[in-house]
Amino acid sequence: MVTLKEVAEICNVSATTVSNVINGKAKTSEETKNRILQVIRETGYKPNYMAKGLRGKKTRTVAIIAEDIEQFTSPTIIESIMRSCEQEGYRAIVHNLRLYDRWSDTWYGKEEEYHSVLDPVVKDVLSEQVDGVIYLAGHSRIITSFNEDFPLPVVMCYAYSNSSNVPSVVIDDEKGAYEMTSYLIGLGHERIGFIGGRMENIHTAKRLMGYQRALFENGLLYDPELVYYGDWSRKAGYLGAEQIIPKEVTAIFGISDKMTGGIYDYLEEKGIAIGRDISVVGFDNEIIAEYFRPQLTTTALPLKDIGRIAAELLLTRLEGSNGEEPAERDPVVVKVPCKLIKRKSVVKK
Amino acid sequence: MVTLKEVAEICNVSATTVSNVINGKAKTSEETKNRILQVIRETGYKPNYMAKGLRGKKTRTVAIIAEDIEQFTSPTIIESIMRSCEQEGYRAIVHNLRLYDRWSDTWYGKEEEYHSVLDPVVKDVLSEQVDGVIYLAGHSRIITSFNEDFPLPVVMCYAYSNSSNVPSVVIDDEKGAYEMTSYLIGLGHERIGFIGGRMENIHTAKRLMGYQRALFENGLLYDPELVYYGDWSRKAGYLGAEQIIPKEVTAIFGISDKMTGGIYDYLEEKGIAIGRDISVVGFDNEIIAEYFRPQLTTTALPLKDIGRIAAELLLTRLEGSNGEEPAERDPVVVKVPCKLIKRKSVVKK
DNA sequence: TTGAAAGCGCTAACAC
DNA sequence: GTGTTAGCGCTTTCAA
Repeated sequence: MVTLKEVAEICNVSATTVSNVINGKAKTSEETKNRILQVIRETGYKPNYMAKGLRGKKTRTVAIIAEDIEQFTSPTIIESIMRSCEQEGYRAIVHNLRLYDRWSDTWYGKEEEYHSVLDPVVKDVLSEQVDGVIYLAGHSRIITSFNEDFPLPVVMCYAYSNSSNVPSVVIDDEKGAYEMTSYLIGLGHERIGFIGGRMENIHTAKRLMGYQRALFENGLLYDPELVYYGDWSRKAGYLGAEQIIPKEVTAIFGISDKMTGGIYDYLEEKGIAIGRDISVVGFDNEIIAEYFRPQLTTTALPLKDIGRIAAELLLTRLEGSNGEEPAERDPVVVKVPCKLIKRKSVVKK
Repeated sequence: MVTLKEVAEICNVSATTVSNVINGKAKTSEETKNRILQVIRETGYKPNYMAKGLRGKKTRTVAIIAEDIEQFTSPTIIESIMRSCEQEGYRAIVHNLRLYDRWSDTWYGKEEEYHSVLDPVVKDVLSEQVDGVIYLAGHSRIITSFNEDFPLPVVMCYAYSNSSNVPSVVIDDEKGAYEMTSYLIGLGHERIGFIGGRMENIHTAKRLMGYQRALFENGLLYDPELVYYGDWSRKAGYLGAEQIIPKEVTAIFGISDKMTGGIYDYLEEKGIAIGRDISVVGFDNEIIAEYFRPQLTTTALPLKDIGRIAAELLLTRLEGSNGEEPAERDPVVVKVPCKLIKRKSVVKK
């Protein structure tokens, strides 16, 4: 690889001048500028990233720390972040914690194990001289890993931060569930089953709130008998349906498409026709939803938007505070709305 | 961040000594060594990645250049590469070309557009001082982007390289299709439809070869009437089924699960019961396959293996050739076997 | 408008 | 064993 110095020699100018031309710093005569640009093009010169990062402060690089790149929400968000970064002339580099690969679901609450993985990565990130960090959670919860004096701007993606200067970008679970439930109610349904994840899970809690609010606003009584807490698995959907169907519901709301697959399993087994005898809706709009029979009415996650907004939030901070201490501000939570996708699994009652 | 120099000062030794201790280079007295290690622990010192890369030759970093991180095969392969790298003390950083995001499928053959994206990334990679590169294709084809004198070791993943020193790690399409077809034949099927992607597509060509070989080895005549070339879409599966069903097949082999979804659509429309009146099989073992009704018999892609093998291939080269020119060798193609997943969409004839 | 010199954090060669 | 020196490729004063 040709270096700046070499370019300078070829042009019979100093390294400084070449540097100036590249970065548009000092004024340079049109003539030398053109000559230098010309040589740069000819030689295919590319500034050495390492050297640049070593000396200067800004690398125009942001680090994405993803908890699980294999989680279905991650690739789309990452790609969206990268696209936004590219537009602003930043690059994004991805670190993957592989939490699930290491411990399946068993690491929850095990702070020690979690930190044994996160801390080295954070150190890496710091030593890479990135300008900022986007932390991409695999599922929603409160993440306390970045406290007030973390030396870099951080944006939390798909989870909530507890820190006043780490904004969070999350899906609007409550509203998503509210809209879905309202849709069902608008179609005449009054007894609507709800199959959630674990009770303490944030997605579950918020979506249940939305469900309740829709009920309430329509003068419908909330019946705890109609809600089932599962573990997000297909099996849980089956079990939930088994428990709820006898309660004479006319619709069931499974808060993940995968669980809803289990609801389908049960209903099919019992010969109850979805989209005719009963209405079933999901959440996530995973690819599988389109392949259900009948195709599943569900709620699409705004993954692209989340990535874009997170990137914008971070880049704004980076551009704004040129090295200065970021202004202390209130915690920011951006709730990104979901989108109801109407397909064939719902009937008017 | 505390620097090596600072650690040295605290310990009253030279920077060199600290460097030696960290890298286990020269001999150091137990005493100073322990003292230094102690201070490193206390201060949380972490070598600056940039400085290291700038001076030394090896960064213990490999770059993954992915064509499309959103492609369903990519995340698993990437995660697998990362896991293997981690085991050997390497880190992997991901670059995403976002080919599909930019141009959908329209960039094929448009070398110019492709290079307008690839070339800057390659330059980036070079300037990052990585030790090697894994190129992860979105789908199989021959990739000519890395010629003999590319300055870094490269491994091609999920596609074929044309260069004698760039090994390729690909799925064994031919064998996968052969085994599936043999399975069907073993169950008594003799007229088996085949729904492929575009004729010139490598996956299609190889899988068709496997299909033919199975037919041939069982003394069955290959009937071109039973094969349909589509475009990988669900719709193509539908169209293919529409064309092939009248030819009195007893089984249909769709070479992607998504296309097979279209086969299901058609069959359902016609009231033909899959897994009873007819057998249907897919390829890919995407998540959707489990949610088909009946659940789809298909062929699982060895994505984890591909990632692992690619990483091993690259790391072996890196460890072997310490900077020396890699030995010129014959092109290596590693074909990784797929796995037949038996579910409910097939019946004995 | 341009250049010389210093230095970012680290490692390598060579002395002591 | 340990320290000195030089330098990786670049940016940044500051002087010319």
